[in-house]
Amino acid sequence: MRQTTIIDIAKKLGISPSTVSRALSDHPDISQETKARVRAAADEMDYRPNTIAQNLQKKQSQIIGVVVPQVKHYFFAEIMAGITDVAYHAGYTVMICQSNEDFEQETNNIDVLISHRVAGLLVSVSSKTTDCGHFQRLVRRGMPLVFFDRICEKVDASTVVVDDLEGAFRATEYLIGKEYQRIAHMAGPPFLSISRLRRQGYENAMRQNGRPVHPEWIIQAGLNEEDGTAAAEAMLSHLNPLPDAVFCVNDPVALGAFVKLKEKGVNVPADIALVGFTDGPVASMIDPALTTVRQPAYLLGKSAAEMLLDQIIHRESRKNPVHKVLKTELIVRQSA
Amino acid sequence: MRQTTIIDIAKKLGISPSTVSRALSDHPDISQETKARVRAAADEMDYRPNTIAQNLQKKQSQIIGVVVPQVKHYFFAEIMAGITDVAYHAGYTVMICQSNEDFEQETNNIDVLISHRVAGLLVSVSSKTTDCGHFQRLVRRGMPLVFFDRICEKVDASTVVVDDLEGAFRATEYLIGKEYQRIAHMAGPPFLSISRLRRQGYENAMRQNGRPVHPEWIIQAGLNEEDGTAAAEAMLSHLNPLPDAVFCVNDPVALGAFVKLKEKGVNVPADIALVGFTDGPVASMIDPALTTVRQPAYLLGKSAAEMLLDQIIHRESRKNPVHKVLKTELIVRQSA
DNA sequence: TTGAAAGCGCTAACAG
DNA sequence: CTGTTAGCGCTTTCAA
Repeated sequence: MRQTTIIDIAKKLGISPSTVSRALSDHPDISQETKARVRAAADEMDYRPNTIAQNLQKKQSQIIGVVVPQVKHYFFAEIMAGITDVAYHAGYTVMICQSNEDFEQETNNIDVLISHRVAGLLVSVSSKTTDCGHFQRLVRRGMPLVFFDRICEKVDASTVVVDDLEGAFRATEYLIGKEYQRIAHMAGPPFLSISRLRRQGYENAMRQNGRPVHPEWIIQAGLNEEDGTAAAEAMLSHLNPLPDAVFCVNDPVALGAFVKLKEKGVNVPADIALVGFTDGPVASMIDPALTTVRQPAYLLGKSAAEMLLDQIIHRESRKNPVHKVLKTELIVRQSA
Repeated sequence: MRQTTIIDIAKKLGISPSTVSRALSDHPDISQETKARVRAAADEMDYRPNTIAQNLQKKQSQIIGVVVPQVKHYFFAEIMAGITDVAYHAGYTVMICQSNEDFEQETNNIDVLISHRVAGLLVSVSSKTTDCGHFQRLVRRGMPLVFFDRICEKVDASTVVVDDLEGAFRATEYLIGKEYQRIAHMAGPPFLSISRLRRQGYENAMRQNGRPVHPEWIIQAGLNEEDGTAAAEAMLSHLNPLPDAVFCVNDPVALGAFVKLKEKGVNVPADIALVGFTDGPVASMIDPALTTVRQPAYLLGKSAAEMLLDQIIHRESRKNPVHKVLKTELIVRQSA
């Protein structure tokens, strides 16, 4: 598609390209009359600035690169909404890449984004990312970067997370307060910060309330519904006595467990109570509705984008990384 | 962030930039030895090609622009997954914009993407888009463009949709077959192709089975849960006798209605049966589980991306637009 | 097998 | 107030 350039306009008007450029960007040196003529011509010729050329010249693009595990997970989709809204209003565009929970794809994505000379990076690491060396290098070289939700603790970058530790603690304490006796935990992938913190929150709550932490009550699950289903299956066949309550690392796992328990005729919450983490759209719709820890996903995306923009704009004054922690809220419904 | 350039490598190796460029792209003219040296240096200096410069030179970017109403809607999030996967494997990156169902934002997004000289455009129009002139102009000027799901019928561009008419028809016929007597329809925004076709499918099924189409049985709703809730409220207070079955334009509306009906003590499906359209993650989790028309969202995104890529690659041979229609599947569960 | 030079579209000194 | 010129990083003829 052949596009009109500044030179086309200049030729048509019999003036120089630089004048056109200045007129278009409303430079004070240019006369009102010239500006008007240029704008009219630009309009008529359907001129659209070539961002690529502008960016090459500025040695930087107005693009924010985002790397997430999967956009189709409601939590990330909602975060994306927050990010794109903020970016849009600041005149930035968002370039999205999915790692599909794969380390290779993740590094590959980063390379692509770097090649596009993105102004900054927003990343939530895959569940298989253990080596954060490339992120560390990026940060050292001055690339604006903010981790959100799933962070690399070793990297010296800004982060936005929810208070996983406290959220998990409160959820578990709630279960303890309701006099559940055998409270289990379905845990996420071990390398992930969120998994560790939520598990820690569970353990802390147990210990601080004089409850033993039985290793067999901590069931390795994952982050998806299938993981919850599998974990529930395993729990049902291997644990005796069965737990009477389960705090799950997130909603999908809770939902997967929910389905399996229902299938096996286990009553929720009478036989086994269930608590999730996230509060996605399904949580309130199931019956009994899921008690869960609400994460402000949109706000998480919004904050991450704002922090990144701040870094991009005040790039010179290299301040220390900022760590923002958003509050969660325990939403009590009927499943526990 | 200062990045290594081809010139840096050239200087370091005491050769010319063009040789480095050729070596990096594995040009046959360059000796194996030089290639090896260049690659080693590039690696060591952490060289990443400047896509911006490459694109300026090629007068085109390897970016696919996507405009959707809202990423956080599961349906679109899943489509996005399909698009990004295909794009990724073809060496393209995806730039996402949300219109937030707003016409101004939509045109604005298009402008931004055009300015970025995207290789092509994938768009699903907002519910307020009635004027498709800008799309038509884009197509005339040769911009590769594929509409998906929500299309502009007037524009001479390729499209990928699901068979809304047939899906709606089958869903309604199913209801008729189950001997429901007063089958209503909660309709979507009138300007949208999907709304019209689903409504048409409903009406066709009614007429072809000798059922009258009562205007008061067609309730204007929208596309979101709130719309379903409001529509259910209106239905409950204004219709007498009440319908005994409702075919909803999509899952969110069905879910909104579901909640309201439950709240008002109306039994689903005994008093009023409910059918949705989409089959999102909530549908199978509610009780009674939602009978709905499954749309292959991921495939929709995948197909749209593939068609666009095809257009981009065979750009010269300007073929006629392709119109792909994907099959839906009626998923019978307990709500009807 | 390699180098020199031009040019992609735009901006920004510098000059007039 | 406007024009000239150089250059952003890369690819690609054309020469050597």
